[in-house]
Amino acid sequence: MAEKKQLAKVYEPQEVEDRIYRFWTEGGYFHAEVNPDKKPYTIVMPPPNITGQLHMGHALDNTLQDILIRWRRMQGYEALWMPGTDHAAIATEAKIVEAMAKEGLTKEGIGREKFMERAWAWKETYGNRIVEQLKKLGSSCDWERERFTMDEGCSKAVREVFVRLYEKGLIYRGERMINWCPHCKTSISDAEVEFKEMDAKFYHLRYPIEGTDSFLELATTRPETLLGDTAGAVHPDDERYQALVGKNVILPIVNKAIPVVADTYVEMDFGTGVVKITPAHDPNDFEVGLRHDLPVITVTTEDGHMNELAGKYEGMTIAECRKAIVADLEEGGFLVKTEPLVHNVGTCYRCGTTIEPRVSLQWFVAMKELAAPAIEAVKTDRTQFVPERFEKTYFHWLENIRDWCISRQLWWGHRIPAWYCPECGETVVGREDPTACPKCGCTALRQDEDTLDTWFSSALWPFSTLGWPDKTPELEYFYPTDTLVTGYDIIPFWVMRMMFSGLEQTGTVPFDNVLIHGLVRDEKGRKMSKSLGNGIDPLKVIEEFGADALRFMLATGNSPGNDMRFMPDKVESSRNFANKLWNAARFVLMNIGEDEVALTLPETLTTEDKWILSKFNTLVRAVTENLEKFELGIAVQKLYDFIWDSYCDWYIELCKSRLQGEDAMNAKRVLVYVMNGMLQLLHPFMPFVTEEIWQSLPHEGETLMCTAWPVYDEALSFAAEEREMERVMEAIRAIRNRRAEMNVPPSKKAEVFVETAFVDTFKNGAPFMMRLASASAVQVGDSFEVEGAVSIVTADATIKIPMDALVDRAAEKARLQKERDNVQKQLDGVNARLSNKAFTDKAPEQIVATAREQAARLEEKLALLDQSMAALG
RNA sequence: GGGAGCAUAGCUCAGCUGGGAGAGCACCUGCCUUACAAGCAGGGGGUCACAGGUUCGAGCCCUGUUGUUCCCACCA
Repeated sequence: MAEKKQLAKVYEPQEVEDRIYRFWTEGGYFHAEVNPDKKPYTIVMPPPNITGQLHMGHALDNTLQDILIRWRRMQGYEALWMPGTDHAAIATEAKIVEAMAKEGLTKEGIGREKFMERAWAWKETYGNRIVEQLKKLGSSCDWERERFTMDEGCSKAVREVFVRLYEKGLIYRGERMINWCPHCKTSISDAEVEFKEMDAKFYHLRYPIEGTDSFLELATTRPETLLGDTAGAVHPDDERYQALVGKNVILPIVNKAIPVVADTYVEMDFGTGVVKITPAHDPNDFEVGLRHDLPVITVTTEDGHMNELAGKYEGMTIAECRKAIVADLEEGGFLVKTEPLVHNVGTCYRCGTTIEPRVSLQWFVAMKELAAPAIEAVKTDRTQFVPERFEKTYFHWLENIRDWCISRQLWWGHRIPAWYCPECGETVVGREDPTACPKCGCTALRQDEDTLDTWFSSALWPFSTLGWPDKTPELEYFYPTDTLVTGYDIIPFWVMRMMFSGLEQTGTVPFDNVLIHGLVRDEKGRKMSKSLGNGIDPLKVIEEFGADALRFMLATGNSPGNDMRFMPDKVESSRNFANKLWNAARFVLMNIGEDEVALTLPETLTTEDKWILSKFNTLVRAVTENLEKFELGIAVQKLYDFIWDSYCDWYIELCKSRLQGEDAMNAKRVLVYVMNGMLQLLHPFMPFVTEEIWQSLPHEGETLMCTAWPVYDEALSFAAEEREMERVMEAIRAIRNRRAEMNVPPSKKAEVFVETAFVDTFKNGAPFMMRLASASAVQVGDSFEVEGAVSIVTADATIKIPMDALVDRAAEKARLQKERDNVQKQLDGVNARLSNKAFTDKAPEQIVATAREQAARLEEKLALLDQSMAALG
């Protein structure tokens, strides 16, 4: 790996990435161990679903994590990036059921045991796919520690937490209104319901008032639930209906008397001010039912049909029944009118099916007591969100939280560790499977059929993966973790639940910082989705442009918490950047040739050496600070600018002459030194290309990824030389600019006369002007009489170039006049500020001084311009 | 109904604690200058959505308006 070799002319990531990745894993460089000599830095990866394929969201999420972990590792932390996968209960079960259906099998048909066998087999086959895809991205996870939410350790943690919460009374079983997905045939939690706006109809019905000829008019969007109505409700203050409270109305079709109750839940101003109450099929109605002790009559089945209590409608789907019942109501004269209504309908976040609110017997986590410390921990900054505004989202969820329905009517997942005694009805919950009922001794205990919400196990991820509930050295050392990186869309699903679980189970917050990122949208700003078919496959992008380019693109121009668009152009320019670096390295390598180049800096440094070193030194500090503040997008921008502009466009060019002369070795040493530093700083962002280059250049150590992150060095700060160099650079730019304006080709060289107070600086810079500003010779002095010269005025010099033949005097004068106007305008602006007493009195000295300096410079420039114009005649 | 984000060059977006606007792409001009045409040099292009306010000074802070996106709630 270490031997020097020539680099290909164009960087070809396809030839490099897999080889480098193998080199890293074989070297064991991703592995972290408990190491008391080092400080730990830990990130747990949001476990991707085993059903999943790598998408742009994963790519972004994991790129950010890898940047952080690689950076901290280089900084000398024992950096652990804990990877793993999630069993994704609903999604996986759906896939398996689907696959079985193709064979004509059903899960009930083959039974639970056989089903689980299939599920595990499926996991073995496909569960690793996404892991392999993550590797393509360059993720430096500790794969030796890879975990799975249903592995032995995680399952043990799940069981422990369940038992603890049960024993504390925070997990309970009860009949509650839950969100039921008729397609997935399971309950889902509130967070898993997505509301979508849909067109619906608002049916105005009238129920006969018992013992009279009058009717009570009300409106509903779900007439079929009438079959389960157990009351009508009005507001207690509603004068229109006060007389009716306590009386009965007759439920049409069913011909049953139901009471009219008064409840403040009813809005007087909406509809007719009367609501039909169906406790079994509406969450609000359920609450009303509880308050008024109303019966709960469920009229639908678990798969979305009408049940035996629906009488003649039994067996119909809900939609069919609605149609039929509306027809019957109309015939019976109970339908007053129908109007269109747009309202939000809850749908299943997995399959999109309309959620049926349903009363059923489920397991719940009581949230109030758990939520309070989780709120407190963020309020007191023990855990901080980046950006901070997402704390609002977090608080909002926790402050309005309802009990968490954790049981799922699925087989793929952690089975609820509760057993029921058929004899005495006792419920047994324990760490070990019971063999007999502790109360009556019955041995025919039956385990709960349900499994736990996937998120129940994910909630324990930061500590279950480190060995909890055992007191492992890993847990002791790596926990609590440092940074959690995730999208804002899963704050309620995951972040929040890890917070309260961590606090409850381990007594500490599970992570210090939560770095939130946004969504990666398509080019038009739409969410990438399967149905739109607008998803962009990160693997295809990697194949075409390289993982580094993809990573760089995702990290650039992106700030925490904000959505970004996937722009193909941006990947291309990222790829170009990798290639640029590659070619700079080729240049360095080419010049080194067979020489042995020390990795240290030479004793004597030239002005340009000091300039680049000083700039690099500043870069080191800036990038490090940006990373510390999670400003990855800013850090990467600065790296880009330094590498492309300062190093490639200037420093390499400045070195070219030197490399042919006696000072060549010193130049090589500085070139290598700075190149090395750049590779280190860029490595977390573009790990592959930097490693590949580093291996080819003179280096110490086995791998770039384990070198020490550069630190700011006061001894490499050369302010004076930086300024000197900038003076010469400004002159070069100005000359190029003029030549371009006058359409003088670079091949047409001309002598350059520099009138300046900084004679040494420009004498020193003369070779650069010859090379980079097409000067045939450079004269530096106080003043020159140059016949028919073009004048170029910079802040520090007037440059005269005899190009009379090319000069259009009129155009030249106009140009100078334009520039003079521009300078005058600037000067006026600065003077206006300076003449304002409030400014000079109140603004910081530094600012005022800068303004004065600026004014002086502009005055000088103005004078120089006047001179030049006068010379033109 | 409640909350949040966004509005900056033709396009996509940066702009960190207020000091005088940047990048990439696109466009125009000239260059095969022996690391790189996936390149080099240069250029045009912005009353930083609008209206007030605070301040010596506002893209940045405050208030309001408009447009836009998202989250939550769900009046049946």
